[in-house]
Amino acid sequence: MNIILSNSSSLPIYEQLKNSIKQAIFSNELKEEDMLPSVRVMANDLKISFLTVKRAYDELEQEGYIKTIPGKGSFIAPKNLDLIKEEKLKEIQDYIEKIYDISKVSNISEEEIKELFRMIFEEEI
Amino acid sequence: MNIILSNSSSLPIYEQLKNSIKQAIFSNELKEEDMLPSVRVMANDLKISFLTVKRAYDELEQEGYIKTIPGKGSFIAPKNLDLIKEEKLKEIQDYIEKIYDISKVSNISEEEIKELFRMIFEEEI
DNA sequence: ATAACTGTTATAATATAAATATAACAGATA
DNA sequence: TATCTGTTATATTTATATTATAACAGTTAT
Repeated sequence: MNIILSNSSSLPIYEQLKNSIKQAIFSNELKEEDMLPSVRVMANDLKISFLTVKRAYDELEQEGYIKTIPGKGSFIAPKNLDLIKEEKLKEIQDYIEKIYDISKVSNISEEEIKELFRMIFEEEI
Repeated sequence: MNIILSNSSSLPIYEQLKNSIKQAIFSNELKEEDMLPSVRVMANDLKISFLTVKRAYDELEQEGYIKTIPGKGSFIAPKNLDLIKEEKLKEIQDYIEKIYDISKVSNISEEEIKELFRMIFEEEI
């Protein structure tokens, strides 16, 4: 699994780690039932604290991506297509929020944005 | 000038202040050469530290929106708002293109995106 | 049973960014 | 000179992220 962490990123380390793991799941590099490195091994590999890894794993579990069993380890959860769609919808939502912020500050009307939206989405055909 | 600051916002106060001032500039409420309230007056009005106001003013100056003259005050800089608006529209267009790409790959319908759009743009009340 | 793995929990410490309070300094202007 | 302006330096507070350390508990292979 290819995990790159950056201190200078605006994202906290546990978020960067979560994203790397999600990406590995989406690309099918990590498959159902695969075991993730233990919190300590992962922490050691990445030269970070195991508590930071645990936070990432905890949140991934809460989001349904992995399943942790005390004493055994953390495992990739059964593939859930809804989860993937959720993720993509969230990405889209983030972009729309950015658009919203720009439009508020720059005095750009909703109609102008809808027009752009139409342009881009209807040019297929 | 209508400035609303929220402690619970994810944006720091100085960012919220910057946005309010930019908004006032784009809506033409603040015009070229207009003087902004002094850091101390603004800070007092908003019940925040003048250092926070200074940070907002400093960054606005760096971005070219205002011009500060020590001893005199801070003034709205001459700006081609049409040009800036063009740039902002292009930014928005880029985001919409990203949304378009995601929707194509993830089989997300235009209607679902419109629903998100409505949600985000209409939650302001 | 024991060793060596797993995850969990509690506590304390450090680092950083945001925001604050206070005081002192310097330019502009009436 | 008084009173505005912005500037700078110092110290403190707060919240979040991250870390180190230690101790506890479940799992598994030998």
